[in-house]
Amino acid sequence: MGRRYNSPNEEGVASITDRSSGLGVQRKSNQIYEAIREDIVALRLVPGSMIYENELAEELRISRTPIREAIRLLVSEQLLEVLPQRGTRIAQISERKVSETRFIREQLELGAFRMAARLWDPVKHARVRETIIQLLQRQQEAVRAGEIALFLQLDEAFHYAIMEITGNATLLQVVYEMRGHLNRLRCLALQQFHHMDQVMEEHRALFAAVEQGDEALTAELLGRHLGKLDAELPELRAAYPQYFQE
Amino acid sequence: MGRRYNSPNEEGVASITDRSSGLGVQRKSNQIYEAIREDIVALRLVPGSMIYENELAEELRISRTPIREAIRLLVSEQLLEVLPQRGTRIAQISERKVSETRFIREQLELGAFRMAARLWDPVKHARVRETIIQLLQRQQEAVRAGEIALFLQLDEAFHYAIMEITGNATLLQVVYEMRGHLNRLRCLALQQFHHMDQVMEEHRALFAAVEQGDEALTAELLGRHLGKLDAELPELRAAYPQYFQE
DNA sequence: CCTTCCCAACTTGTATACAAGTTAAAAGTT
DNA sequence: AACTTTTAACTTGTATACAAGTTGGGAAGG
Repeated sequence: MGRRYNSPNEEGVASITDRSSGLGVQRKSNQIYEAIREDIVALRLVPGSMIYENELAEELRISRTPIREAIRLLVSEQLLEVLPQRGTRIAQISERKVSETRFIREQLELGAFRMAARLWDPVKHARVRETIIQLLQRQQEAVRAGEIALFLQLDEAFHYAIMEITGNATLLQVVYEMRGHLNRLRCLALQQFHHMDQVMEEHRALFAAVEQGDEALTAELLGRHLGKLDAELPELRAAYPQYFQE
Repeated sequence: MGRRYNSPNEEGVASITDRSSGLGVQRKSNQIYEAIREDIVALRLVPGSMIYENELAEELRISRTPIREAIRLLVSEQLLEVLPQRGTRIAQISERKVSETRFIREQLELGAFRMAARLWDPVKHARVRETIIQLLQRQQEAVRAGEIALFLQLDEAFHYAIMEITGNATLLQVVYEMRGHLNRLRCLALQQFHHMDQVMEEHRALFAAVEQGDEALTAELLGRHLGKLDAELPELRAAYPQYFQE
């Protein structure tokens, strides 16, 4: 392991999730949930390796109870796998799961982006426009600095910013869950192919299509943008076989 | 409350969920999760009413620990709402949540049904065909007997049977979660409008379109089939205001 | 040396004890 | 009578204790 979980969500990019009821106090288990999830999705926890409730409890100086709650949530997302009386395993990257979640993400993002293009109003969404342009700038800086993790977070933020136009919070939540199974692969892809510049171009084109209200173009660009992962997968699997399942 | 949870899943219609890791022993918390969920979704637990961990623990003769785990999962689905130090509330029906989950369900089912129509092979899916025909027959019997709860379960099973053709288990899981927020409304709709015969007709036509591999027709029929709920909502809200939020 | 068996050291699952916060009714005050 | 304060009975949140199952290494036997 070798990492403290003291300051979760320190990166300064707003998180969509908040699986707490939204109301009242931030419970310990929710902080732990986010911290562990982030470590899994960013590949800081090695797929296939084990974690143990006692170990985490000691490290965080709290009891097992809140840790167990966080683990159960991650199990329900299939990012963790509890082996009774043996420990808890970081899920390996599953080709099946990747293709299943990619399909879902594509269906939902296509629907949301189309709706966003349809709803786009230059006056009403002036602030949104500013936010997105700023995100693209920050992302460009991340490219220059070669910061993959930050790049990915801003990538996510870009997609959410556009989908937020639809006002469908549940859709964002579902896409967020699906992304949990895709981002690990994207981490590897960025390390392997260094194609961040191309992604940037696609984002700019996508945003332009939304701004112009061109629903068909938006859908086409997004389909291509999301489809890339399929072509990359075989090479990644060959390069990092130990992370994969089956 | 006034209901025992001794024999969960007694209805004989296979459940899709299994939020346990799939492996090994069925944990207590998973049985409780399913039992409570089913009670919420079938409106046996009144929206807006409270439940208490102690009460459930006493009733089921177990400790609070597994009950808490089940509750946390249902909170993450937004079917329950924990008010710290006050109790746990059965979520009311939220018009916003209904429209959000309906959009997601529509996007995903449309994609899955289209793919099913594309993949359909009379030889390869002979057994699936039998299963679906049998489901339709049992559903017709449920109509005759006026059993709304059973009708709804078979309705669900029909949709899943077709989507299973795609082999996308995660998609089924997501649709299952979305349905949690829609089924309560459908319960009310069936009580109010008694239009089960019409639903049956739509199912038969849908299946025929899939069998013929007619992707466009399938999509059109499904869109109409799922769209009904929107038209019904205002009247239902007027008839059962106490179940609704906002 | 190899195989078998047993057991101690781990794990998670469950129950229970305690901490902390909310609430509403009773008691006290004006 | 009306208002304020207190308090006891609840709730969930967290920590801890115990139960039950898995595992790997060493003792015992061949």
